[in-house]
Amino acid sequence: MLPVHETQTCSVAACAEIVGSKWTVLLVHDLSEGPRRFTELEHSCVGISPRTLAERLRWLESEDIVVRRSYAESPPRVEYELTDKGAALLPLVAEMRRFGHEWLGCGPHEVNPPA
Amino acid sequence: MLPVHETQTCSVAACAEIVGSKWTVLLVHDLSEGPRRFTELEHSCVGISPRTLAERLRWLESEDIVVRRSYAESPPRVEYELTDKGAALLPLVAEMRRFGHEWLGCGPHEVNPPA
DNA sequence: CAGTATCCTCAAAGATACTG
DNA sequence: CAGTATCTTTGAGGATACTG
Repeated sequence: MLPVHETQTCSVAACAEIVGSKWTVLLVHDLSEGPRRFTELEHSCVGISPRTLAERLRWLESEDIVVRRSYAESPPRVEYELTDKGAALLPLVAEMRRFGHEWLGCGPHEVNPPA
Repeated sequence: MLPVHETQTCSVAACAEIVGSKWTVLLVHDLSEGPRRFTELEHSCVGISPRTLAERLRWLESEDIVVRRSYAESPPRVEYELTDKGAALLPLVAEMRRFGHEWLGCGPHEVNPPA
């Protein structure tokens, strides 16, 4: 993550901060299909540690990209969902996917492979 | 930069690697208007060190995103230019700009901010 | 001009263990 | 289940000085 004054030098750089950190874009894509729970995200982001996932989610929440909804049930349930701002990132993700597919030699369906 | 095996897990993640490192997107955008020389890039990327700029350019070259053209003149002249693959990143940059402009509160004309 | 060569900092991210 | 608490690594990126 860049220091705040750096992020504000231009809209592209600011957006790069969101898009650049390792898991954010994957999380946004994951959440594009609906609310997800902590453990679901943990499983779809193979290799992420709970510490990192929690930190990323907290950061995404602070950026108003996801909302955290906590239900006081037993067992406890927490769900994360994209905000409008988060959903506005989806065309960008799609564009990244397109570029990756077209120029980086990896197909477009790796994130959520059909079971 | 992610280790290679990580970059291949999915097209989005692979693209994130390009788009995520601090200066690449700025450089690509800079080069979108035509070939640029080392010093020109150094000046437009305010704050970048020659070490980092050289490294970034070498990396972009290795990724076939830019071409380096060296002219054996005196004084020496080197120009960097986008490849087709590099140019294919421009819609992505545009999309980042759009998002940044619309949601991150920094305009698309930072070079000439409204007085 | 177009870079290298060194050295250094700092924060992102991982591993592991534990908890309300 | 949904995290927190520590500790550690690692490497991107910066500062500065120098060169073909």
